[in-house]
Amino acid sequence: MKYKIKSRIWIEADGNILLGEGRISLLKGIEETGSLTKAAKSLGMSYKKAWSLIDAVNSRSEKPVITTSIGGKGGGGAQLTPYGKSLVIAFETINKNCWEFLDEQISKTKL
Amino acid sequence: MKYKIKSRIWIEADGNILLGEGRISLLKGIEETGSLTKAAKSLGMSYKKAWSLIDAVNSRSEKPVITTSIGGKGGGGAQLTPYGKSLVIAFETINKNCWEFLDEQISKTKL
DNA sequence: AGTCGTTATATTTACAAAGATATAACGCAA
DNA sequence: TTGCGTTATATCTTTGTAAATATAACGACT
Repeated sequence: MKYKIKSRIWIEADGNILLGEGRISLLKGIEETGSLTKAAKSLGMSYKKAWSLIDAVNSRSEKPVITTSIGGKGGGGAQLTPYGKSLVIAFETINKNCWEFLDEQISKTKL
Repeated sequence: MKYKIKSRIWIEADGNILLGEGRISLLKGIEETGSLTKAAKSLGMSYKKAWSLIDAVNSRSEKPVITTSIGGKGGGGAQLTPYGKSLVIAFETINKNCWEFLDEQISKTKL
């Protein structure tokens, strides 16, 4: 049987998207580079889109996920908070578990 | 904790989407109405889009999912094959199981 | 004071996805 | 043979989203 099952998960707060796969990638890029500009570039994403994504994340989460600073040495930067790191880990864990669950489900289904 | 987790699943064949939530809704509409036109209308979808969706489904599935006829009494129609019905049931079962699984996963995660 | 690289924001442009419209073909029934 | 409601298909238009462009503000450091 050549069918494959795929999925996308996301977390909502008050009906608005808080985190999805794209935002998680962005958060990880920020963690690695310390810069929103660099993270966006590494993902082939425009700065504007990256900024609007992290703005949405910060405004909808219970606690700050990313902190930013303008000016100063290096021009400024962006950092992932400990809360943000825990969100990334939780999301990726659940996502991986979901994939495994679905593979198991499709394998026990005869089509 | 006010976060909710959501998901969408789909089935691929050779890297192309075979079935997703929208296509499943369309198949169910065809099963109920016996007509592609009526099914599309009931979903607020254009006939063209509905046709291209079922064309993709039929061309990618291992066995026919929908049969159509032109002309004749009532002008023609579309019917879901037994294989198509089994696909709908399998998809909806797995989808429901996935939702339950994810709710369980998020509930045991402390954010 | 001036430079630098960044965050923050508005405005314009481009493009792809969706929708609207038109038309042909089909086969049963009156 | 004409009408009807459907499937099937092409073409044009619209629209919503993504991308590109431009500009301002900021603060450390030289």
